[in-house]
Amino acid sequence: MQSTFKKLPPEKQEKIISAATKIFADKGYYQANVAEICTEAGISNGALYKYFKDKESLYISTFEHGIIDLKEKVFERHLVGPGSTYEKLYILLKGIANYGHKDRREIALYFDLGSRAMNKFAAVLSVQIEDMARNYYFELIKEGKQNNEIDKSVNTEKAAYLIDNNINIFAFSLFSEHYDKRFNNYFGSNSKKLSVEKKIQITLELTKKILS
Amino acid sequence: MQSTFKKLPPEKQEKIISAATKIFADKGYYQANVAEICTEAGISNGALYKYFKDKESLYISTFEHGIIDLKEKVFERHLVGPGSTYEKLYILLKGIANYGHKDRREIALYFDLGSRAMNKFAAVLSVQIEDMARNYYFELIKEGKQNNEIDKSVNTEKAAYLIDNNINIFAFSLFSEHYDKRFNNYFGSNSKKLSVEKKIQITLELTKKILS
Amino acid sequence: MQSTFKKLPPEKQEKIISAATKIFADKGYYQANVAEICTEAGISNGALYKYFKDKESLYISTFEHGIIDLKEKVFERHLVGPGSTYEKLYILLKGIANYGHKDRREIALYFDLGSRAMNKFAAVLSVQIEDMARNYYFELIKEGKQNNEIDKSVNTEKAAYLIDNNINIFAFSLFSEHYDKRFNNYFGSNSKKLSVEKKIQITLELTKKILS
Amino acid sequence: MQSTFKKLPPEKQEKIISAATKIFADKGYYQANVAEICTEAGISNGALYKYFKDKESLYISTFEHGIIDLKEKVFERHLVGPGSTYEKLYILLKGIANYGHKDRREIALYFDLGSRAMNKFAAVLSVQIEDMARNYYFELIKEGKQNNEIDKSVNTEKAAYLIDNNINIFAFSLFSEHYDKRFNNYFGSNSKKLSVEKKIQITLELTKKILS
DNA sequence: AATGAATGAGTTTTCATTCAT
DNA sequence: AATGAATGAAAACTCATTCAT
Repeated sequence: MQSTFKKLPPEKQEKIISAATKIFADKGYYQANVAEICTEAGISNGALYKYFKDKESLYISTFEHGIIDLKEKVFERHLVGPGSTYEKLYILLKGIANYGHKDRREIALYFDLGSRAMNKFAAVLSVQIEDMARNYYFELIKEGKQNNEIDKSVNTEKAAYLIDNNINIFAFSLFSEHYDKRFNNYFGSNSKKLSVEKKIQITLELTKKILS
Repeated sequence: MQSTFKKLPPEKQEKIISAATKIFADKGYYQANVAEICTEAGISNGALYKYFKDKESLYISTFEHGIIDLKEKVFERHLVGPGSTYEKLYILLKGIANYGHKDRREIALYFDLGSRAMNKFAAVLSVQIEDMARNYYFELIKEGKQNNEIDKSVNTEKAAYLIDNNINIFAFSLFSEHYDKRFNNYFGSNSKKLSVEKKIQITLELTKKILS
Repeated sequence: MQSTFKKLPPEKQEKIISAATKIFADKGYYQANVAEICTEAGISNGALYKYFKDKESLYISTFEHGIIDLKEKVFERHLVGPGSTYEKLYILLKGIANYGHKDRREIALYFDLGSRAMNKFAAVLSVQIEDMARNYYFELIKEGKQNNEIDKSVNTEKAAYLIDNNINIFAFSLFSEHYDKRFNNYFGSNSKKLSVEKKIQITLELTKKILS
Repeated sequence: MQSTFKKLPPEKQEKIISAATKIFADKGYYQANVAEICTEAGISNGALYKYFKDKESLYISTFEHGIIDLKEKVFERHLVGPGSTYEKLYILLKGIANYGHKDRREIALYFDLGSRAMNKFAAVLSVQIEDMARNYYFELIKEGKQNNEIDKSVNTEKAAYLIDNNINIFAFSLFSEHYDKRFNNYFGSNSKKLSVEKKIQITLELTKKILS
């Protein structure tokens, strides 16, 4: 099935996946309407079912595309090269915030994977995304230790996990009312919402605390 | 509308909310079937619409009930009284794990609130649940400082936030395939899944790290 | 599921089954349109799915109703009581011809069961209808032998089978262009179609031949 | 339209008709999928619509090809030449059973023509197939009378019709669950299905009975 | 001549909500 | 107050046919 899809001109593929990302992220898997995705992508209903076996298969492809995208545009871009651990983390957080200017939809997609209703997708998708993130944080911490920026006594697994939690929840706050309110509840004032830049600063400080 | 509901015998109220919690948590808000909730609750379809204006209103009441329940059965039960900070945290984690061992459904409900598709509910529900948790952690840290268990230089907001993230994600791992896999990906081995007790131990150690 | 259906007023049940019989017989199972059946029956789409689990289940109920109907209105009515074997057979053929004045639709339903595409229904439905017919013919032949109308040397199974084939194909010719043409091809003239009464006469003669 | 088809190399024609026969026979006309036929035939969707105006036209050609095939491979092969009436009938029945042992698909095609949903095709197709069969049986009976194997008092039309019914229903039992069950219901035991050879023997005996 | 991607109307089934009893 | 039958819009998916290449 996907073979037909892969034969399409890249811009068309991109348009379809982008439409699917938008609708799935905004409405959630079950509420997302296949016909709406088609309209958004500018293709007919029938065409979509030539490219993908069914809604599930479209969702999985969309999600996997999101992982690759996130990896290429956010993680890989900032991992390699010089710069201190915290500079890199700052760039990562900026990357997350800017990435998916179309409302950080890949992250919304990622968040939904955690829900009980999506357990059936977790088997296929969880490992892919988690491996990528974990490897990145391990590498970062290893480098930091080599450069004497991070104390060698720090336990890599624990630190990586805490940082990942922390960054995830920062990312969630970019699209989720709930996580945004929660962030404000801890660090903001009622009257004024925290800016993204401020959230990044706080997240960075929290990460420093974890790594200290 | 809810006035009619509140006039019902408490056991009947309980039965309805319990049925709604089960179905909403298992399937998610949109996939949850009102008729199924009625059957589970042993009432007629028509009756439900006498008690609640619509599905949204039922959901909000169910969620709010979950918050109160969580507060009474988990937080308040372990906050008051003697015991060291870590003893209390251990009891709290045990409480979360055992609470609703009928599948930790209130937590699944809470998780789903974070999804973009649920943004419209966040306005009403987020604050309620977050205030409760934050207050609890503030109190715990304050006490810890008084008892000299926690260093006075620790920033209360940051520590509370990190602990909350950490405990939330532990809680998610109790019902979500994705968060369970993620936990195992960091701390487990491929062959054997981490037991709940082991997860509690790890979470406690992570919390200690945060508070040090 | 059917329990809801059985609770309906008998006239309404009748109307639904009658509508289903009509559409299934006219179009065949796969071409039959559930929405059209609903319109014909004067009920909503949703209602039908309260009464029957799905299209298959509606079909099976419709078919089984047809068997009972055929049994009561055609077979049982003419089996009991006095009369010679051929008088009874004549009445049976008349019964088949008149029965289902609404175009002998139950018979069309029965015919379709023979098609390869309907093999999956045969397991449930074949035995029911065949047992009824076979028992009837066995009884008829037994009586005929007792009354010395049929020679005792006649093999009951073979005779019953041939009669059944013969009567089936007469019945098919009442609704099927193909079997009507075939009948005319053997016994009619090109210019004028055989009347039903003439077909009955021929079928009766053929049966006599079989039983001689 | 068919002119284009007739210009194709015979093997390609054969492959297309063979694919269509398979799919039409297995699924029935309405359930048969044009795209599936194309895949099976190894041609493109577009090509098929160059050769045939539409699905109906393809069906008619397929059916007509089936008639010719049946005539050549089954009827004509066994009609001419020496041999007693019953030897010829035995060979005919063996021929039907072996013919298209790739599932006796032409016969399934022929059966479906009897359904009410196919009435619109009967006008074109019925006569063709019925004439062939009737002529064959007439010839056989005539020869039999000449050879004094069949009593001259036997009515040719009636006997031919009964034999045709009988042989048709034997043929149906080769692919139809329903007619197979029916056959077993009369002549078999519950535990063991009748073999094809046994069915042939019974059909032959029934034919003898008809001709006696 | 041949391809095979694209179309879009049509089909079965679900489900929140209403309302007569 | 309570019931539960009824509604009908909506949603996923199919498929004969067309047409640009």
